Amino acid sequence: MRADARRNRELIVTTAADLFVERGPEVSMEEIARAAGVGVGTLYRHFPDRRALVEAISVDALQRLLDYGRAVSEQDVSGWEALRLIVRRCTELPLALATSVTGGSALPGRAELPGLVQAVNAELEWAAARAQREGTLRRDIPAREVIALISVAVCRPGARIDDPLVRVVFDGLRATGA
Amino acid sequence: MRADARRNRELIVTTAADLFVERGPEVSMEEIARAAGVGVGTLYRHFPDRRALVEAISVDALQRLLDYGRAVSEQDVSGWEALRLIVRRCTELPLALATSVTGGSALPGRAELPGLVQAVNAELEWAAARAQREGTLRRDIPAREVIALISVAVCRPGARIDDPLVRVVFDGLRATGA
Amino acid sequence: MRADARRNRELIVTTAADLFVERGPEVSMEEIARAAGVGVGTLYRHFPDRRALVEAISVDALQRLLDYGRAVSEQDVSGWEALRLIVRRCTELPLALATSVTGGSALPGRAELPGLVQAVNAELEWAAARAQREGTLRRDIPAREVIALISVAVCRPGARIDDPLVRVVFDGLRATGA
Amino acid sequence: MRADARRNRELIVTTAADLFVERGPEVSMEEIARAAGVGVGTLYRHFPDRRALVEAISVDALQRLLDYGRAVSEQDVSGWEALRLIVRRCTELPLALATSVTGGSALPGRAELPGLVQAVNAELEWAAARAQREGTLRRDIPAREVIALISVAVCRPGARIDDPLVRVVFDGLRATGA
DNA sequence: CATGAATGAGTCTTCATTCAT
DNA sequence: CATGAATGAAGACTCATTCAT
Repeated sequence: MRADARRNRELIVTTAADLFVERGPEVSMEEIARAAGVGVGTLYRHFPDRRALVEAISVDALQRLLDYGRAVSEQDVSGWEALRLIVRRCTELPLALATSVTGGSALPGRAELPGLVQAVNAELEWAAARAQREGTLRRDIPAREVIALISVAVCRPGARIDDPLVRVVFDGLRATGA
Repeated sequence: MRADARRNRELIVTTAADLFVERGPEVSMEEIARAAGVGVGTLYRHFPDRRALVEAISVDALQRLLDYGRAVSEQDVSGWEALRLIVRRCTELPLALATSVTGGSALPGRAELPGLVQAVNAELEWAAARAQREGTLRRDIPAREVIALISVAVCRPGARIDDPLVRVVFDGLRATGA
Repeated sequence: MRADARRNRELIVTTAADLFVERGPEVSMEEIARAAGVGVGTLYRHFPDRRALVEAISVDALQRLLDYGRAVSEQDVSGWEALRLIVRRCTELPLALATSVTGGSALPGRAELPGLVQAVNAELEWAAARAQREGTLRRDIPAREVIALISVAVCRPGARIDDPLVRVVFDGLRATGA
Repeated sequence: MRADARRNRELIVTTAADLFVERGPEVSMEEIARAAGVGVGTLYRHFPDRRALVEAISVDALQRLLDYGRAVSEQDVSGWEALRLIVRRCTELPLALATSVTGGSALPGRAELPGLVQAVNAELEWAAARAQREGTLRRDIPAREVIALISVAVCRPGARIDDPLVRVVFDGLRATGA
């Protein structure tokens, strides 16, 4: 893929993500193209249809999250702190969108999405398991459920790391002895 | 209002609420009408446009919730229990929808909505305040914030009273001494 | 026909005529009914469909014009003056409407309209012919054409007897010697 | 603007004008598109809504009239003859439509219409003033009113240069000495 | 017999997608 | 290869007309 084509692709994905966040899920393809400074034709050259674009946004966001998560894991931070860091990053990415897409059925032949979701979850579960071993995270909820829970709390449009909801969720997850 | 008209109106509101919950916010008016067994014209006679219909659904749900909340308050239950009961009822009503509407600007001249939201909130705050006095609910979060928090947790599409999220929220709200 | 029914009918016809003049030809049947203070059902009881109503307005207006024209003819006024009087009356009646209807095809089985148009024309032609004999109206245009001309000048929406157009038409029709 | 787009635009404007003249102001957009041999989408790409289309027709007609009027003025014809020529051209253009539009309020930001009307009127007034100086047009009516008058006579649906109405108007405007 | 609720065909308009330039 | 014009299916909404109350 040529350098300019790659740049266009990037540009479209990030522009579209921003537009979806700012103006809801009904932005038109035309508008996305205009905001990205390209013609619709170009948009469709990169993404055969709307779903492909939305999926690309998700893949992009999940990829960034995964990169970040792995970087964090290589750092020397506690499991609990890792969870918090990753969750903060979640709120900075268009993951509400990603989630709504994940909820739907993935396009056949485009299997990146489930794999990425899997990988991100693995990263989070590992952090959660560590935190449980460290005694900071409740042990009566399986790590898998902890993650599901955090996902719900964080993958809402407009979620922020210091939302009352997110704060209380972390309080609720804190091991009672801690 | 004639008896058959009232019946149709009810029918439309409940059918539409169900459809919105099942199939998302983009169901077409035509489809709603068909599901309710009436013509589009009838739909539009009762609700001048889509927004009016959605608003009516919210008003209806909030009204039911308020009725229930007041009935609960007259019962001899603890504040904590009242909270749980009201919250359970929330999950049975299309309040995710209601909330998304409340977020938008109310239609001019149709001031029921803010009033209802107010009234429901008052009911919930009263239960929360009682629970704080009873020593079962954390006192370091103002009752008002507790409600905001619960609203966020409960007014998601598909929320259930025994969701992990809702369970953890309640755990997080429990007074540490309790 | 009962007295109240006749009164309703009258009411509807005049109300509708006013509305058509004020707000153009697209007023809805519902609105006409509301303005007349009756239900749509009543409106439809009197007029099987929209065309019938519009036709009734025309018949009504032409009938009034004919009555007036005959009254004028029985008076002792000159042909020229008669023309002016009748024309003034035209501008007070919703004849622009009437004309647009006449232009269309009359409803089968409702032959009043052509007859009335005929009768009114006859009255006008007679006045014109008298004016020609009196030497006040140009003789080089057949009376029939004079009438056609006046009709065009007068049966416009918003026509008034002292419009520049109408004034010049009368000037142009004046016998040069007069 | 691409060549094919311009061609389509032209095609739509003229087709629509014809249809409006032939079948009245209620022709559907669908029908206009079909008659022009394009899809509705194309129609709407060129004209964001019905009003814009009607306005474009008017602008188009007035522009042609203005071009013609200026060409006539550069010819060596008398004021009276210029008036007649311009008026004949009026009857060949969909100016009845144009006029009905002019009557309504112009779209904000689309100020061509008032300007064009102004320009055409200026052209006509200049011809009228010349005719008055030449002694062929009555001097007791201000040129401006003469134009208003001619406009009324000519901007009717179906007006023709040799209508009795138009003929008599010109007769009525002729200076009595001429 | 009046009323106004119900009906549904028809209108305007939008937008994902295709295709000529 | 980018562009943006063309397409038409689909949705929101209106209104003449019918029919239950």
